[in-house]
Amino acid sequence: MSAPKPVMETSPWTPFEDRRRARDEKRDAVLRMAVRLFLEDGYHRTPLARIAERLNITKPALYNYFASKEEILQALFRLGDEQYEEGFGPIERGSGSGLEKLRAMIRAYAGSMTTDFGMCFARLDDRELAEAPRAEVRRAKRRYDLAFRTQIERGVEDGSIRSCDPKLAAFAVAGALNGIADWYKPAGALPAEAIADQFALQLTEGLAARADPARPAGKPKTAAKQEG
Amino acid sequence: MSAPKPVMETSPWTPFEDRRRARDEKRDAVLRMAVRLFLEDGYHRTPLARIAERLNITKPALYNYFASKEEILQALFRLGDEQYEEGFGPIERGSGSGLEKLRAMIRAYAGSMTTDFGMCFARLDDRELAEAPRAEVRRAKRRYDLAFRTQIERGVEDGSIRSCDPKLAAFAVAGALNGIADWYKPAGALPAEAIADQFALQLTEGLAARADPARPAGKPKTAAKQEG
DNA sequence: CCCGTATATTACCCACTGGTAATCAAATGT
DNA sequence: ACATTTGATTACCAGTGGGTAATATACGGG
Repeated sequence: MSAPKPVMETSPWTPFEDRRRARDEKRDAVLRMAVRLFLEDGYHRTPLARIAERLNITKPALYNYFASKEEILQALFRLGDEQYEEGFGPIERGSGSGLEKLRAMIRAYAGSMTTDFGMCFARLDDRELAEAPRAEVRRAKRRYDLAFRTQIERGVEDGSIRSCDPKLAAFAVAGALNGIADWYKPAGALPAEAIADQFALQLTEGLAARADPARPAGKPKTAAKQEG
Repeated sequence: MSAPKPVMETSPWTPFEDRRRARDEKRDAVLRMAVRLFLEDGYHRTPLARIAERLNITKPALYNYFASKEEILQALFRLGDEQYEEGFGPIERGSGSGLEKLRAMIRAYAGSMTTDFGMCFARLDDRELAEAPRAEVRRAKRRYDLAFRTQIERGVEDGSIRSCDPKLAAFAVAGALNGIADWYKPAGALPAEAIADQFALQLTEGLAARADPARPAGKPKTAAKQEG
């Protein structure tokens, strides 16, 4: 709608670039609408015509931006993957004990899970995709599972995490986090930060009260975790 | 196929009863096949004709036992619900601290989650159902969420569980458990018992090692969980 | 031996929906 | 002004799949 009018000569915003930018914005709008509807009603119960309708266009217009419905889904998975990658990369490259990195990953993952693209990565069914793109999605998912598992293994070695089956432990953590998509509502009373904080605490320190009523362990953070 | 021939007069197995029994068995066979295919391929990607084919019948024959595909799904949800109800009922009626009951519930839920009907209750999408049956499913799901939450609240009061947001805590526990359906394979290396044990421990005691190397709490099972 | 009931089959219908073809309109650039 | 390119529309096609009607077969009962 708004036409910013580049005007000046030698502007980096030549009309050609302008066109291309507008096109990308429209493509993004399709993806944002698609992810919302897919999450709300499910992939199968969301006809392309409804996505188009909500964008005030008609179904064939979508084919200017995507070759198929499946390609839209594929793009959504990729955007979701980027969400998580941005959070995980720095943590993996950083330093800290296995437990500390695991906690950081839980926070990062919870943060991504409270966004539309993050949710769709965890909630939409990759079985809709053909073999090749599906393999890509599964590789990405395995990558995060492995990231959790690796830090748990490190933690067991460096003594920050109790002895356990790291594979099962990583499944439990990832399961709790993926479940966020099933109940989180952006307008709800629970801010994403609070979710990330409690999950990071609960999944590592557990729910059970410490045996001695004195401050439990070496971590003096029983009630001081709320800050951003 | 087998015709047991009731023969005797006044037998409780009149031919009529015999017919009805055979009918119920066939109905069950449909449900068992349906749940397997729905879990494997997804509800939408499983045509009724394929369920029928795998049972060596044709699609319209299914309509002798169910009025619609949706009714099959509804029956599956109900069977799943029964799985969980059987586990939860005794625990709720029994005694124990909030923490102890929570642990028992985690074990029971994990046990149910490793069955076909239990998985379908957690994994299949209730949005396929019409308003009324869907409300029933959601009521059942809320019932289990509330059961977890109630024990967590009790535990916070009786001192067995640390202070936390019980709603969020219950979501985390349920999420980890529901996630089992995403990776559990009956033929896999992980027996259902081992999963239930580690989840009950990990979700209550956490992953972090205790600060003092002495045995942390009342549970002496720090490193005895690996056997198959 | 024949009839009625239950259960299965074949053939069919039709709604939905992803995708395409032909066409049209608007902005771009010479 | 005019041709070209881009992006949108209307009309349409075809596969898929749930559900139904008509019909055949098998079995128990009089």
